[in-house]
Amino acid sequence: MKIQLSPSCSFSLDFTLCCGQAFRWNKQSEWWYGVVGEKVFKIRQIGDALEFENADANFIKGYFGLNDDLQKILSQIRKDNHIERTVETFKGLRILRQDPWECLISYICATYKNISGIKQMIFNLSKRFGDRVVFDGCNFYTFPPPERLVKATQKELAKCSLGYRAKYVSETAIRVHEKCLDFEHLSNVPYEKAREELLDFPGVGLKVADCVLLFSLGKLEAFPVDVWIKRVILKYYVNHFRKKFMRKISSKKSLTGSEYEKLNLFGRSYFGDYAGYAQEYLYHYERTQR
DNA sequence: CAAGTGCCTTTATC
DNA sequence: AGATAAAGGCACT
Repeated sequence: MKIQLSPSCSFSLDFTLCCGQAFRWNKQSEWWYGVVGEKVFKIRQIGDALEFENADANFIKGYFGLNDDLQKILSQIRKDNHIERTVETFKGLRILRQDPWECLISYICATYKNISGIKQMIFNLSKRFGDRVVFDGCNFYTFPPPERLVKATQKELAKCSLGYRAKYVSETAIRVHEKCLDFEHLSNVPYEKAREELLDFPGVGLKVADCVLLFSLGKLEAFPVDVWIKRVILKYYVNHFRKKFMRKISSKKSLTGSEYEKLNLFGRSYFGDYAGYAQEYLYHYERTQR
């Protein structure tokens, strides 16, 4: 199967899958292999063409955010020279529409871990509790649905190298399974409301909630603030804050809730309705400019 | 190569 | 409200 992108579409499969928003993609030669829901599929980009196997075009468009008007989004977030530079470097990077359940568990696990560690945890969970699927002669594992993780003991979860996160994953799985969380409902409700509901889940704080909202629920105004974004603000956006406040957050490692909210509100009001796109460009640029 | 540092933070407690 | 500590374990240097 093939999708021919229009020349104005602007999409980079590599930037989109390398920027750290998703943890389940691997490139083998020129094909990207991924598991989404129950399906394994592969995809590659050749110029303006996307070729893929074992998925349909509508799914691909939805998952890779190809329905977003990227030209419009990028023109709205280009507010200064620095963001301009990140956009020029990674133009074509798009926000995925990941599976909300997998995204929620992934970002609960992501606290205080680096990306390779997160990938490892999600792989371990899938291998231990998901279904094996053979595709192109290789083994893949689907991400376990809530009912599977409900049955898992915290000890078994911890063995997937989740550590102290096992408890949060287990308790969140139980609550999701008991229908305390309807992802469909969350995507239809405004950002603030959806965020509040997510914050009720164990292991979900402001940062995790914002990631789930942005990467799986289509809330493009969400602006997750992690250590990298904090660094970006301290480097390029200090003049938007009081000196005293900047000194305070630079002097310590983690942010309090109200400090988080100040940085988050800056991102959303400065970059606008597509602040989440700005966040991801800034994040990826900062991480790759070591 | 060993040891130290840091990791897309949250929660509990004071 | 705000500060502080604790919580796996792995990857990177």
